[in-house]
Formats: sequence, structure tokens, C-alpha cells
Amino acid sequence: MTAAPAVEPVLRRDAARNRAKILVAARAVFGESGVDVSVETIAQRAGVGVGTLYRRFPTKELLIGAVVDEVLQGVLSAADAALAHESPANGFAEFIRAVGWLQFEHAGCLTRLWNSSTGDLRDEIETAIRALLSRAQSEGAVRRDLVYEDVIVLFWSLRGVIEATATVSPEGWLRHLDLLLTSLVPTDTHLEHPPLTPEQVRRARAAVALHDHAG
Amino acid sequence: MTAAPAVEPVLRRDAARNRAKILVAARAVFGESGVDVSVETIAQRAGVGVGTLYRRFPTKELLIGAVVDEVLQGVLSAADAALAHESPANGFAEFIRAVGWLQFEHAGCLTRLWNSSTGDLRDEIETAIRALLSRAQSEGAVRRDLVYEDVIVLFWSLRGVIEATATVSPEGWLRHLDLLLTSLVPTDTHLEHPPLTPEQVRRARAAVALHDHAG
Amino acid sequence: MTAAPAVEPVLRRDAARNRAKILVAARAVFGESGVDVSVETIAQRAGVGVGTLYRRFPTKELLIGAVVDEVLQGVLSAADAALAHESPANGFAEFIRAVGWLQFEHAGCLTRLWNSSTGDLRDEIETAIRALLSRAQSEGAVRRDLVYEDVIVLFWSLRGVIEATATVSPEGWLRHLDLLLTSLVPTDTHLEHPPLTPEQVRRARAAVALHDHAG
Amino acid sequence: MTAAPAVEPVLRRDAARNRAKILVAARAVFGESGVDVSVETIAQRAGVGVGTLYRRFPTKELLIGAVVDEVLQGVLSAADAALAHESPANGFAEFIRAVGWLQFEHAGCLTRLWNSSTGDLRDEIETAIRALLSRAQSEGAVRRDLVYEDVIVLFWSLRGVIEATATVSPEGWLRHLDLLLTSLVPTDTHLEHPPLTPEQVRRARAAVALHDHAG
DNA sequence: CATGAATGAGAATTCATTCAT
DNA sequence: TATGAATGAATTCTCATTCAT
Repeated sequence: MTAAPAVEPVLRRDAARNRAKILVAARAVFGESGVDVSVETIAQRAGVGVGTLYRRFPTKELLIGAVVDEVLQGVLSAADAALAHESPANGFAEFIRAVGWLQFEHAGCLTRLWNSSTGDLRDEIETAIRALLSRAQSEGAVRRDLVYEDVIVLFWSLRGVIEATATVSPEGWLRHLDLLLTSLVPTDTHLEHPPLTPEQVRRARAAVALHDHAG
Repeated sequence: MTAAPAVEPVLRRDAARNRAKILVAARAVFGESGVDVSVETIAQRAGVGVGTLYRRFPTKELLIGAVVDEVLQGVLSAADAALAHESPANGFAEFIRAVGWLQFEHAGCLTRLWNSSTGDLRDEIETAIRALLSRAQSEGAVRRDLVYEDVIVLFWSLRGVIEATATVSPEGWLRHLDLLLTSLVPTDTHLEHPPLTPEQVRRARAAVALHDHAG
Repeated sequence: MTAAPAVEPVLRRDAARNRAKILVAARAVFGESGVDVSVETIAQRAGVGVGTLYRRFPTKELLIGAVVDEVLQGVLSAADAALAHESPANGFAEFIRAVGWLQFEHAGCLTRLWNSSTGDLRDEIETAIRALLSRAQSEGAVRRDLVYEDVIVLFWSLRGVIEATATVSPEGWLRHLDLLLTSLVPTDTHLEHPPLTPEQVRRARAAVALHDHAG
Repeated sequence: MTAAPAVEPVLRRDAARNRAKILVAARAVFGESGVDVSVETIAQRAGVGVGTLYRRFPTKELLIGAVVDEVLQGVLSAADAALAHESPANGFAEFIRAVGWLQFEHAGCLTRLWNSSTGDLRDEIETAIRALLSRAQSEGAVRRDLVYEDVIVLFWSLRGVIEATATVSPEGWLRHLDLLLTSLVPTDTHLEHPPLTPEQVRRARAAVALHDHAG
């Protein structure tokens, strides 16, 4: 059974090494200075010429996308690990914490985080999150009126904190997460406002993309 | 000897009018497209030339700062109103909600929101927030282990949500706020992590500024 | 009667001067080195910064278009002058010669010559050429089987010669024109092939544009 | 002592095949998109790597030159065929038509056509053209005041038309050629202007080369 | 003073050519 | 030897800021 990975031809050893170096550099530089740094800066940090960078990532956008995909890959792994956790309640909390750490490590390009173009990955993640959520709810560990969209919003919230604190207090956001987690446990208080609709979440992602483009 | 108001000389009537027009335009444009819009765009929207804009705000940075200060002024007003509220508990919640709306209205330059250069305003706000917080805590409406820094972080959290949802769902962030507010009520759960230190908050603000500058 | 030329606001004196300098430089540089010279080169030759150039001509394409329009304007004047000529036969010949000189003076951007975007000018020119042609034919000075499209092709032909000879022999193309003019006088020989259709001429222009774009 | 063919060492079989593939591709691509296409494009079309292309043609310029030489080879063949024609008058006309078709087939690199670096070929062509011309003149089929340089200019003229019409009307230029041919038959009209001098033709070629280089 | 023209340092991207595999 | 990865100068265009009108 010789599965030919047609779309992504195997890279030559040196090419693969450079690709990796570029991604590492991009992650670091984005993290430090945001996605608006010049492509040249990234290339220098990676120790390659701009031309090389452009051979691997024909567009700055694609480079950002690649970094984002790395993160989303991590999110998926975290979700899978959480699903394997013996206690659904702890699994859910662990997952959110893991996503926090991932966001922390890629602070610079967080804006794009939930907006990658390749939807497959995101679909998988969505499925996993839904499963995690409902299992935690079955166990009585999480309010029943929370939906998938609320979890996404929670990540956006976490992002806001991480973006602001990352450079001065690596663990600063953990306290806010403590707080957020207490808000997830069932109480008899009613949530006054409705959650975002799936459509709104979708459009929010697109809007983020547009916004970045505009600015 | 008529005391010359050295720091802020009184503006001629038309100059003041221009300043106002520019601020209005900046607020609008930042809100729509973020702080990366060109200075020219703002000037056009205000119906003045760039030269005029630069006469009032010698730097784009200063213009942003002025808009931010307007918002902070609004925050201060909200805090004062909340202090006048009969129920400390409700006052505190109302204040946070008001800050949310202010952030919503200035979505574009939120990043700078807690980073204005003129510290006086911020000091006043800090004092007011501390008062609001301790009064709510005295009443048993808010956990006692929360400190001023936690409130700031809460605003950053809200910002993350608002930034992402503003264009697609004006009230989308209100649900997340519902959740955040439930997390403020006292429980017997312990918050595992310590709050940010005042120093860290200060440096976070500066970092935000730098960050924006890099991009 | 205050005709307000709304579309083209009057330029400030210095701005107008710079615009003129840029056009002169562009004409010269295009003539010497073709339209592929860098915008920077043109700006330097004009003694202005690139930014200035871009303020007047927001796109290189538009700059080329402006130069082309100058030429087309000249063509129209020449046609009008020729129509005023007492002898239709001489008028027609004079017109073609005048177009030759115009092409000579703008050798560099000839490719675009019959391809400007603003069609009005070209429509006027077409009308004038048709009039010139039919008047010359009425007088028996020009073969009756020639049509408007043949005149355009004749210009393309002239262009080929001028492009090749302009730098080494300013008047070199005149001899070829002598020859071309003899071919216009009526003979009993039949032209074996049909002329281009109006549609083909139109598409030829578009193709020129595309071609330039591609290369 | 076996004479070593110093200048053009015999190519290994596969090397020769590659050279041919590259030339075919270059001809096609130049014809479609002009000489400004990237070397990479040509290599891909030829199914080889750029490295291979550069092994055969150490410079893009040399590759263009090789394509041009192919055309010139065709011109020489056409001239020889025309010389073998029984009627000198028809032979001359046939030759010009043949050159037209050759130019048509290589529309993309026409600019360089009369500018190849290896002069031998061109010398042979010149000799042949002179012979064709004087034979046609002896027969009274062509004006006696035309010289070799006029023929070259005629080709430039034809080029101008072909370049403009090739993509929209493959045979469009034939009509103009009909016209040009009628201008060659002897009349009693005098050509007012003198032909280019040989020196001017030579310099015109060099100028063309420079011109292309600049762009 | 108000205006908007001028400036020039970047930014993203391309491409001829060289060089490691 | 063939391949295609690496290089970096050059190109078009933007924008904060300064300066002439």
C-alpha cells in the first residue's frame, strides 16, 4: 500500500531544515512583536535570505497561516489528550489550560488563531470540543447552559489577558483562568444573554481576517 | 500678574473646534478600522488637512493617546456614577458593564486603552476602582481574594471578547460578562494563582505600547 | 457661464510644476529606455521624490496613461489641423507624417499608444481619421479599398520602424514613410487580403495591454 | 592529430536533447508572453531544472540569442529558397512573406530579431538579400532606388504590425504586406528621403539590444 | 494658521543567477 | 550531471512627518 502524499512533495533535507528554521523564527518574532514585523526580520532571524522564505511560503499570509496551523494542531492534540483523561471534569479544565499555554507561546499571532483557512483542522477541533463539553456537563462539572460557542468566546477572552500580560508575567493569566473556571461550575444563577450563534462565530473569524488586512 | 496656564494654553475658538472634529473622526475611524489607518484618512474624515491635524497632535501616537484619554475619562465618570449607586454590589457590576460598553465603542484602539501616557487620570481611576471593589467586598457581593489588579485583568479579558465580536454581534460580549460576573461572587473555592503585582500591571501597559510600536 | 471643471481640481502652482516635470521626465525616460524603467528613475530625473510622483500618478500604469494621453491629444490636434488643410490629399499625408513625428518623440511608450483607457479621445480621433480618409479618397488621392482600420495598422507599421531607428537616425523612418505613402495612391492592383475588423482592432489594443502586463 | 572542435564541443546525446527541449520551450514561451517571462517558467515548460538550463545557456541573454539565431537560420533558408525561385520578382516577394511568417511565429522575441550576436549568420543573410534585391530590380519588378537597408527597415515595419495583431488576427499583417509590396513596384515618384546608412543599421541593432536591457 | 504637497525610509514580492545535494 | 534550493538586489507602492504656499 504505497500512499503517495501527492500534494506535499517530500522536501530535500536542507529545504526541510530551512522551512523549520523559518517557522521557528516566525513563531518567535510574531510572539515578540506581532504579525506586522517585516518578512525581512523573520528571514534574518532564521538566518536565510528573503528569497528562501518566499520559496517556502509564497506569501506572508501563508507563513502566518502555517504558524497558526501549528498552534491549531497543538490544540487538537490537547483536545485528544483531554478526551483520554479519566475524569471528564478535569479533562475539560486541562484542555482549556492547555489552550491557554499554546496561546501564550504564540502570543504574536493570536489574532489569527481561530481563523486559519484550512477548515478541516478546525472542524476536528470543534467536534472534539463539543465532546469534551458535553461529557463535562453530563458529570455535572459544567453548567448545562453553556454551548460550544461559549468555549470559543472563552478562548478569545483568555487571549486578551495573555496578550497583555505575556511579556511581564508568564503565568499572570493563570489566575484569571482560575476565575473563569469557577464561572463554569453550575449555579442557580441564570445567564441573562444568549450565546453567539454559530453563524456569528464564523463571521467573527472572517471579520478578524478583514480587520487584520485593513490594518 | 495673570497666571499663564503654561501647560495647556487656551485654544482659539476655531482651533478648539478643529481639535474636537479630529478627535471625533479619530474615534470613529479607529473604531472601524483599527489604529493602523493612515493619518490622512483621519484628517479627511475630520474635514481638515493633515497639517492641521499635526498642529494639534504632533504625533500619531499622541492622537491615539488623546482618544484613549477620552475613553478613560468615560471610565472615570462611570466609576463615579457607580460610587454614587445605592447598592455597592450593583454599582460594581454596573461599572464593569459600563467599561465594556466604552470598550465596545472604541474597539479599534482598545489595545492602548489602559496605556495612556498621562498618569493622573489613571491614578484617579485606580482610586475609584479600589473603593468600588472594597465596598462590594464589604457587602459580601464579591470574593475577598480579589484585588485591584484582578479588575484590570478582567477588563483585558473583556477586551479580547469585544475585539473579536464587535462587528458581528454588538451584544455578543454581554453573555461572557454574565459569566465573568458569576465568577466574582464568593465561593469556597480557592484561587490557586496569585494576582499580578502593581509593578507587573505597570510594565504590562508599557509592553503593550512597545508591542504596538513594533507593528 | 462658469463651467466648473469638477473632476480635475486646479493644482497649486508648485504641484502643477511638479506634475509637468514628472511628465517631461517620464516622456524622456520612457523614450530612452522603454516603459520598464523603474519609477524611481523617473522621479530622480524629474528631481522629485517617489512619493511626489505617486501623489500625482497613483500608479505607474496611470503615469504611462498620462503620457499616452498627451500623445493622443497631439494626434487629435494633428487630425484637426489636417482637416483644415485646403488640399485633402496633402492633408491626409501631412496627418500621417505628424503622427510619425509624435510617435518618434515618445518612442518608449509607443506600445501603449493606441491603447489608452479613456476612450473618448480615441473616439474623436477615429471620427477625424475617417473624415480625412474619405475626403482624400473622394479626391482620388487614396485607394478606395482602404478603410479606417488600415490607417491604424499603418501607424503600427510606422511604429515598428521608429522604435528601431529613433536613436540612431532621427529621420530614418521618413524614407519608409515615403514608401508607405506611394502605396496609398490608387492602382489597379488588387489587395488580396481583407482588412482587420473593428472588433479585431479593439482586441488588438486589449491584447497589447495584457501583453505588457504579462511581461 | 584529430582536430578538436574547440568552439562547440559535441554534446552528449542527452545534453543535446535537453538543449533542444529548452529551445522549443523558450520559443513557445517567448512567443506567448514575450522575453520578460522568468527563466524558471521556461525551464518548467521544458521539463528541466533551471540549473540544467543555465548549464546550456549561461545567461538568459544567450538563450534569447539562441532562439533568435534559429529564426535567422530560417530567414537564411527562406532567402536561399527564394534565390532558387525561377522568377526573381516572385522570389523576392515570397522571401519577404516568408520572413513575415517567421516573425509571426516568434512574435515574443521579435525585438531582438535583427540583433543576434553571432554576425556570421547575418552576413550570409545580407549577401543573400542583396542578391535577391538586385535580381528583382534587374527584372524591373522593384524600384531601383531601394537598397539593402530599405529591406531591413521593411522587416522592422512588418514587425510592428505583427506584434500588434498576432494574437487577434493571425493573418492580419498580410494585408499590410499586400500594401507594402505595391509600394515596391517602380513608379516615377521620387523618394524624398535617403535610406539608412549601413552604419546606422548596425547601430540601430545595438540600440535595440541596449533598449531591451534597460527594460 | 490651514492646507495639502513633498519627502524618503520601509514593506512585500520577484527573478536572474549561483551552489549544495 | 541534473536538480531545484538559496540568494539578495531591485521593483512598486505606502505612510508618518515636514514644509512651502
